[in-house]
Amino acid sequence: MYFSIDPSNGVPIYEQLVRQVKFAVADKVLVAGQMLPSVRNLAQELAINPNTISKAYAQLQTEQVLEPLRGRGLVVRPDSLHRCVTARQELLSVRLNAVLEECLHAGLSREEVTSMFEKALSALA
Amino acid sequence: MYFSIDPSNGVPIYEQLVRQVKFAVADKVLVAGQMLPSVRNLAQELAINPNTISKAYAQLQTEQVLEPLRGRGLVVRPDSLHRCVTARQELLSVRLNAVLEECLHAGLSREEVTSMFEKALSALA
Amino acid sequence: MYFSIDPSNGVPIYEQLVRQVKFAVADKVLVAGQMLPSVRNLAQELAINPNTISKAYAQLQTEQVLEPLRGRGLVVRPDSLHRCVTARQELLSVRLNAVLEECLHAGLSREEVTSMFEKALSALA
Amino acid sequence: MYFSIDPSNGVPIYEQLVRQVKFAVADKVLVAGQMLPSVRNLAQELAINPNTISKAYAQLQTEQVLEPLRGRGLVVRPDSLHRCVTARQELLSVRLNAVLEECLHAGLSREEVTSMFEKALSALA
DNA sequence: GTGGTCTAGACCACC
DNA sequence: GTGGTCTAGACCACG
Repeated sequence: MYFSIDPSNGVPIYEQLVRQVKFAVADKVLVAGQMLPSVRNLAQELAINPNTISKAYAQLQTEQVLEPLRGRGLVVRPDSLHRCVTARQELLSVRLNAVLEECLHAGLSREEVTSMFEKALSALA
Repeated sequence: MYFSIDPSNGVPIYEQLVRQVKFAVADKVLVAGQMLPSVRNLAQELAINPNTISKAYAQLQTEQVLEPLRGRGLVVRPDSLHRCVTARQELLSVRLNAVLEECLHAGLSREEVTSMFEKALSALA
Repeated sequence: MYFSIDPSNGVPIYEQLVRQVKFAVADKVLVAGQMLPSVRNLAQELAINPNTISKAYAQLQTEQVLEPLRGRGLVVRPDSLHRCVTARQELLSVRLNAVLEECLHAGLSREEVTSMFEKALSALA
Repeated sequence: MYFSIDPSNGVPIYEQLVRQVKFAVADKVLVAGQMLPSVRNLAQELAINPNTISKAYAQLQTEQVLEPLRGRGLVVRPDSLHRCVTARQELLSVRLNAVLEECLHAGLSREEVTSMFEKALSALA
């Protein structure tokens, strides 16, 4: 349940966090009711600004992945597993779509795209 | 050889331009030695600031796609076709790879990924 | 880590900056991970426009000398020392070569060139 | 006595021309009294703007390398050979000085510079 | 606070 | 006419 952050890779840090929490839930590394590290602790551990943690946690609450436990901290919502799994699926599907659209828009034929896809997939042993 | 810019796209205007010029070269819409529209003309045509065009053209020079003819304008470098074609291929291939890797890492099976791919591709009319 | 700029030098200000940063890295005046002055601070200190600093910093990023820490500033890349040292060496070596080649092509003998070199070097106190 | 121009190498075309004429005189490819190609002819031959030829010829006149022959064209001045030879010498000396100064200013030791020089000179077979 | 992008307008050398 | 550089000032996302 430890997160790895790269502050110089273009993707906003808070987004990296949001994504990692969601994936941890989908992978059942974080389970319903489990408590998350406090903003302060996590900020210190990752050596990043507490505001950034807060922003990520806030977004995870609005996306109904986490919920506050009155005055004690944030926990994984019991109904979030399914949400995270499907959200991840959908997210990936959207991104795949975007890449394919760009391929076609760039002048590649369907055959070229398919061959590229097969090569890429088989390369991922 | 006409470019379409979406200024409210997230992607910086100058990058959209760079990308479109490269793709135009890869598609032989722009051929070796061909002159590009002048900074001022293109700026007026696209209704954006000349500096933005300049920035794109500057980047295309550092990427060896264009070269200056002193006092006359910018032309496509004779050796840039190959560079642009492979650059495009590689750019798209890298992005496709990233998405696929994420799919597998997210727990999808190869079959699921392939089905997702086929659905997405056939959905793009 | 202080830079000296000559705005009436023919050489663009942003290039003077790029060069001085690279040389500072090569001389270990700037070390890996060290933060650079902020665009605004440096602009004020050198009494030049922030955009000009930005341009220099941007080029240093594309040349892989600096990397951004999102929202915090720019730091020297850990692997840039070697790059800067060899780049400096090569830059100077190329220019020296060009001059020597021109000397020989201009009809000077090796002895004349060597004598010219020695005279010039000893004249630089 | 034919000139080679590269319109995309950074050096202004008219300067390339001036330099080549001077060197041709220094090398006795152009001798005293010899007539130069007309602006029109040379412009056509090199496929560059006549204004550029004019600018170069004008500069060569102010530098006392060429002189007009009333209504007939421009010829090499009888006293320009010595001038061109020494001018070339001096030009090269100045440039050598500049490079060496930069080497020292860049933190190289005199020994390093000397070794670089010897390597460069011996490499020019 | 940080850098990144864009606009506006000026000036330059070169052709 | 061309691109290149610089200034000035605005707005943005990010931490």
